[in-house]
Amino acid sequence: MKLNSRQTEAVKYISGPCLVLAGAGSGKTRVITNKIAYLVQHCDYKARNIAALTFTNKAAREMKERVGKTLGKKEAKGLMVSTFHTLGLNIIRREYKALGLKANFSLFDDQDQMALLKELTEAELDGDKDLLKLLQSAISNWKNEMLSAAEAQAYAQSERDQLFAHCYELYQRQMKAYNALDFDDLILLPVLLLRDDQEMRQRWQNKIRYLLVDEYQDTNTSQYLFVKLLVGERSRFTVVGDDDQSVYSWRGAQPENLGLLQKDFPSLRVIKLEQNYRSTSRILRTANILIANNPHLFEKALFSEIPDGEMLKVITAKNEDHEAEKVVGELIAHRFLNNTGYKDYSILYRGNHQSRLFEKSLMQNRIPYKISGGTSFFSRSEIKDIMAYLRLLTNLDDDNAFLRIVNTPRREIGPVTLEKLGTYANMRGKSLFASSFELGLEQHLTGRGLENLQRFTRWIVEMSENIERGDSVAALRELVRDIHYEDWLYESSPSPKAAEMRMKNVSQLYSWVTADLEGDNYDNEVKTLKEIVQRLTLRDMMERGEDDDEADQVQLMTLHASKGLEFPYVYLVGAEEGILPHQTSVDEGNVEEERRLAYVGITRAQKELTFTLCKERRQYGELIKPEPSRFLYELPQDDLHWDVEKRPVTQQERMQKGQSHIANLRAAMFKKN
DNA sequence: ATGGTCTTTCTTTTT
DNA sequence: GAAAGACCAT
Repeated sequence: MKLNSRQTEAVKYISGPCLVLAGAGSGKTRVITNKIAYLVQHCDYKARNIAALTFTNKAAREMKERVGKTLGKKEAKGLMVSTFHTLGLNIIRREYKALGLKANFSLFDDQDQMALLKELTEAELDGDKDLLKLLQSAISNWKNEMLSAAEAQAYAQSERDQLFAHCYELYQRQMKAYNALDFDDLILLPVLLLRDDQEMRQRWQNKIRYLLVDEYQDTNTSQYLFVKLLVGERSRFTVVGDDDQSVYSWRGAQPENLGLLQKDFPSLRVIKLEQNYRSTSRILRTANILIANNPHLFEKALFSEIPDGEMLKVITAKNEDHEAEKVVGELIAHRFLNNTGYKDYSILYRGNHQSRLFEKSLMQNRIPYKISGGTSFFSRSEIKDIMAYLRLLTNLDDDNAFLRIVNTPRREIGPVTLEKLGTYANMRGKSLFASSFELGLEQHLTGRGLENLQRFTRWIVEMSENIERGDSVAALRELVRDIHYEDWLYESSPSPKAAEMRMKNVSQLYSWVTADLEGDNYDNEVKTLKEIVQRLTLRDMMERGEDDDEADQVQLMTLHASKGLEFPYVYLVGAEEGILPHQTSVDEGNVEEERRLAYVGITRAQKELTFTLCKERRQYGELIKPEPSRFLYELPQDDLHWDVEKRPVTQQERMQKGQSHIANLRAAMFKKN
């Protein structure tokens, strides 16, 4: 397919900063990949001087693949397509000395972070889960706003902020002692480095001569700074985004960054992609009318040349079981009549918990399905265990990893022993591992405890020496054998079947790691265990084409997870007040983001779109009678076919709906102040 | 240390 | 009302 004139303009404009406002389905990925190819083939850029940033590893992988197809292996060599965090990690790995880090730092994911915070703030927060969550996000927000612990303390207004800022400081100190970094550090540290060190800035600006950013509306403050520092005065960059698809503000994303760009780069060229190649005109018209209820930074008018096609449908169900049955029944009939594949259908919902009934119904009807999201591979306990072993072996000071596996499988090292070791380590200001060798420890810890502990740490030393010495693959094989992990799984799992599953996961992880150690991976690079562990913590598992995207399965996912995807037939379920818009968003007066979420859902559909809702729903144990989502009333009713007479017939009724909407907003505002 | 019962929670989530 | 997590008793 040829690029249209707007897309061509976006690809060929390379002499200055460029913002591409890419509506849903307007071919933004095509623009990015074509632009990279254009830079290399027609503008004398070397691939190794071009970087493209995304938010997810999946997006990065896909983009890499697509560029690879147009460019060929040789021309694409050295091209940097990665997430913000991976680029940050790479910079840190190269400049760790300037940052005052040791080479073998650990990466903490948010669970590690939470575990550490919990332990650190026993005195302050007394294990209060809500407060801990708040603290975690407060620290994350501070880091994203580039504030150090000292600055946070200085700015802290409330007593709680004071306390949190104090915990932030404790946390930073402990992370330093562990020689560990969290995800936010992966952006924060490079930004500080580039900001304060001119030579460093020049070096990286010289390396990255053209920068492209996908999903720009999802950037937060530090990520935007990162972009600004990387492009520098030269300002050779293209960012692609759509403010109507900003659904991550609760995670610190600042869609205002789209507007800021114009202020910071007055010569910014703004190019709008308004032709949609995905959906029927009817679906698109519906989406446009819905989103017109939101304020806009940039006006755009999406259009499609695909004919109207089927009406949009609204199906009303008695209750949520009925809803699932209706959707699945409908799906079966539709597939039969249209001779389509299961993978052409997707069921989208607001919250993960909604998936259960659909899953059940699909299973009963023997329909293959795939749920994205839920518990990820890396939060499975067996994977976390093995990862902890690997992390400890690459950074002996990583106390979190140490604690996770010191008694897994059982080594008869119980809480009492660890408690004593912990206090001693604290006293000496050393890591748990290091302390276990100190002579002074024997005054606190004797007999079996000490013996078991030292047997373990000596074994760790031996293992890490084996790895240092070279044959990591053999060393790893030895590790899994030594700890009898398989036996432990069979012992600790509820059923042999579960144990088998878990062992399969371990083998999967193991084969990824060994493939990378031997350079038998997608980029044919031999990696060190340290690098591999860091990348795995970032969830960047280098899957090689074994994606089961091809499998013929109905796709189930949250609206958030559906962003960027498309399906011929979409069921948007739970279109009710309280669910979409979610009640908490209504209470907070943040219906706009919910509307964008509905917009994202609608614009996933290529051919047909069906909303479903329930008259009754069980929620928190009690029966409620939800109203149809206000968004349904905002849609053009002429394009909508309700299965029951639920639509507001008169203009008056419509007004009433709108009014109550405004009244709700007002009530929420009132509540807030 | 393990297993059972009681209590709590019930939006979205990547890195 | 169900599932996960905390807590207590063994």
